[in-house]
This record gives sequence, structure tokens and C-alpha cells, in this order.
Amino acid sequence: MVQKTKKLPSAKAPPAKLEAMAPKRRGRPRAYEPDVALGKALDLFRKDGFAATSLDDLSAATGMNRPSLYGAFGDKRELFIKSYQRYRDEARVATADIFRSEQPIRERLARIYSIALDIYFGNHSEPRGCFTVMTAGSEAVFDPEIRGMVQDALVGLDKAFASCFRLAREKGELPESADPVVLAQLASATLHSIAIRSRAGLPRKDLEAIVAGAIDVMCCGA
Amino acid sequence: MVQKTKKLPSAKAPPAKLEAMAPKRRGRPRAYEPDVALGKALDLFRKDGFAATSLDDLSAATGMNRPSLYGAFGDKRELFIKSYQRYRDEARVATADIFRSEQPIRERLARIYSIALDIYFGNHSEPRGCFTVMTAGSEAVFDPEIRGMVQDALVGLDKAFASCFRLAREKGELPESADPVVLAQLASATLHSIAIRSRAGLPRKDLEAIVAGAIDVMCCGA
DNA sequence: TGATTTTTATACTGTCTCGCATAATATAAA
DNA sequence: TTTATATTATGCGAGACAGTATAAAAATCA
Repeated sequence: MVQKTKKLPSAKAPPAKLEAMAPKRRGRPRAYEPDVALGKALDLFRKDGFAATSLDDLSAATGMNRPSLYGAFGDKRELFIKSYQRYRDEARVATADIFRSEQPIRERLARIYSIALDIYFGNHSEPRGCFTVMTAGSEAVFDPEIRGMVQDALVGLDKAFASCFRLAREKGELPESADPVVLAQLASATLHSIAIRSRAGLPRKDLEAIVAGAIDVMCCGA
Repeated sequence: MVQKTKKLPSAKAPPAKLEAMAPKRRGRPRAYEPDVALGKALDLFRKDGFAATSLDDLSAATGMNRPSLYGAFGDKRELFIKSYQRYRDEARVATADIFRSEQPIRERLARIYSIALDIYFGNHSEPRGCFTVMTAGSEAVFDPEIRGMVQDALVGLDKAFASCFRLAREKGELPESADPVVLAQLASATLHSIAIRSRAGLPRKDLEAIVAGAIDVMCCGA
């Protein structure tokens, strides 16, 4: 989310839009909305990867010309990182309330995987897969900053799943012998696997079956 | 493996080399060995991916100049496909006897994962990950032939794991209630997960711990 | 020896690539 | 109005890119 200027409670609030509260900017107004432009860039990077995405492609997709892109987001690498940041943020907010909730473990897992598949398949004719797994993962070898972000995403997910299983065990949904950390790694692995399989063109139905089977094993008999 | 000419048991066998059995080729002799050149190309594709690997890079790595590359392997896409074919072949022969053996299930799984980690980490300073998961998976969206190969690799592994679990159940290592197909998908997922994590720079030790935990769950109590 | 065959070596072409320099444009402030 | 500011629009330039054309080199065959 773009940093918004302090929202002081002025008497009159002319247009309802948030950004309209900002003091009038000085020069020529932007012809683009940074937020939607970043979304377009993200989708392009998800589809083609870093190397195969040219600045001309990005320019065409965002509707911004090259200098505007640089002014707004920096060079290609910075734009890539900001796109990835955006992807992670979106994924986080999409799953936040599930990870915060106290629903039965099976339900929580099912909802998480459902959202993940929505992200992986998207609305396009061709599936995108997972940015962390495919695109960012590939670049992680070369760029320490990206590598750090990918590692954060991976272990962050592990921890989130682990807390789910820990709670489930406390609630008696799982036997005392269940190891939350190990189960969390299996849950992550299942997510990774359906991410790969979606990108490989396997039908969503198959992946949903995999998810169902994995949930059965992880919540053994519960 | 390259198709070798029929090895007829002639009386005199001058040099021990296999390729020397071939009838003498007509023109200027090759300055490269196709097999090792393909190996170099494979490693480059694994490191950088398809788009970021230039023909100049490939030329330098293989020691072949551009026209020789074309003559031997075709254009970049064909070379990529041949490299991937080679990768799959190597992985298959490296695991063939384990998948064919009748060892205890835990041992078989442990050996498979150990070989996988060897492949993913390699001898280089920087890990490579899995060609199927990373590089080929990314390209699968655009190229039907690559997509087919990736799907083959994925479901082929599922089936191989499934036959392991089926045998284990028959031998009484696993309870009757164990579902070989579901367990196989978990075994594949674990492999996918460590492939991703290796590329993301996580230490091998961590991945070995993940493997150990996953094996414990999959062979529940056995 | 000379002719044929196969590969290597060099260099070229037209296109794309990234990043930036420059100039035009649209707004707010003075 | 004029000035200052911030953005857009155009396009340049040095280099990388994939693929190929052409010629030289090294072998076998006659």
C-alpha cells in the first residue's frame, strides 16, 4: 500500500477517495496509478520470469513509458523486488485471517490450499504458479536480497503452519504424539508441490485431490 | 546415453574406447565430445535458466563455436530440450536400482532423497535445485513439448513412489489402511520442497531434517 | 596426388536490450 | 502572467542477442 499522507479530520471532505486527501502535488500529474502499474508488472514477471521480461514489455503492460518506470520503481531489478514484495503482501493478507482463526485444523488447511490454488491458477488462460517457488526461487541464487525474501517466505509459511498444528494439538484435534514442526513442513511441501504442478499444466481437480489426501495424512484420522 | 554402433566382436580391438569401433568418419574430425558438451550446456541451463543463457555462454562453456552448436544440437530450444532429456535420464539411472530393489521402505526413501540432494547441491559453490521444478517448470507454460516432459517427470515419480509404498504394504511394513497413491504424492511433495529450498540457499542439513521427519510421517511408526 | 566430405573459424545482419539524455507538457505557486 | 516543479514523450547509443553465410581446415576416398 502506498504511504498516505496524514489523514487530518478536516471539516469538509470533498471527494471520498483517500488519495484526494493528499496536498495537491506540484508538477504535471501522473498518468498512471502506481498500485495498478505494479500489479501489471507483477503479473508479467510471474508469467515470463525475470530475464525474459523486457522493459518494453513492462512499459506496454503498465502503460508507463520507460523513464516513468524508472522514476517510479527504479531499474528492472528494483521493480522485480517491489513486485515480489507486493506478491508476498497480497498472499499474506489473503491468508491472514485463516492463520489467525481458531477453526478446526482440517478446515483451516483446506481454506489455505484453496486460496493458494486461486493464486496459482489466476484468471488467465495459462496458470502462473507461485512467484516464490518459480521465479523468485530461480533468481535467489544470484541476488542476496531476493534470496533473503524467498527464505523468509518459506520459513514464514512453515511457522504459520506449525502454529496451526500446535493449536490443533492443544485443542485435542491431533494426538499428543503429533509433531507440529514436521507436519508444518509437510503442509508446506504440499503447497510447493501443487505450485509446481499447476505451472506444469496439471488440472486443478488433480491438485485438489492431492490436497485432500495430504490433509487426511497430516490430520491422521482426525 | 548416446546410441552406440553395434559392437561386433571383431578379432582385433585396437583402442579400448567404445566410439573407436565406429567406422571411420569421413570429414574433418570433431573437436568436441557431444556427450560432455551436452553436460556443460545442461549445467548452464540449470544455473541460469533458458532466457538468461545466451548462445555465447553456451559456446564458451562447451568450447564449441556457434555453428558447431547448431550442427550438433539444433537451435537454442532444441539444445534446451536435449539438455533436459539428459537430466531426466541421469536422474533415472541414478535411482533405477533403488526403485527396483526390495529394501525396507524407509531405507529406499532415504536413499532416494540422498541422491536427490546430491543432484540439487552438486559440486558447485551455488546449489542448482531441480531442473524439472525450476527451469523446465517455468518454460512448461509456453512450450507443449517441454510441458509434456515435465508432466511425465512429475507423474512418473509419483508412480515410482507409489509402487514402493504398495510393496511395503504388501510386505507388512505399512498398515493395510495406508494409501500408496496418497503417500506417493507426499513423497513427491517432499522432494519438490527440498528442491525449492536447496535453490533458495537453505543448508543441506535442514533439508535432511525435513526428509527425516517426512519419512517418519509417511511410514507412520514403522 | 587431387576430389570429396565434414567440421571449425570468423564475421556479419537485423533485432532487441537497458538505461539515460533531452525536450515537451501539465500542474501549482508566486 | 511568469516561474518552479514534476511528469510524460521521444529517441539515442553502446552493447548483447540469435541465427547464418562464407571461407578455411582436416580428415577420408579414389
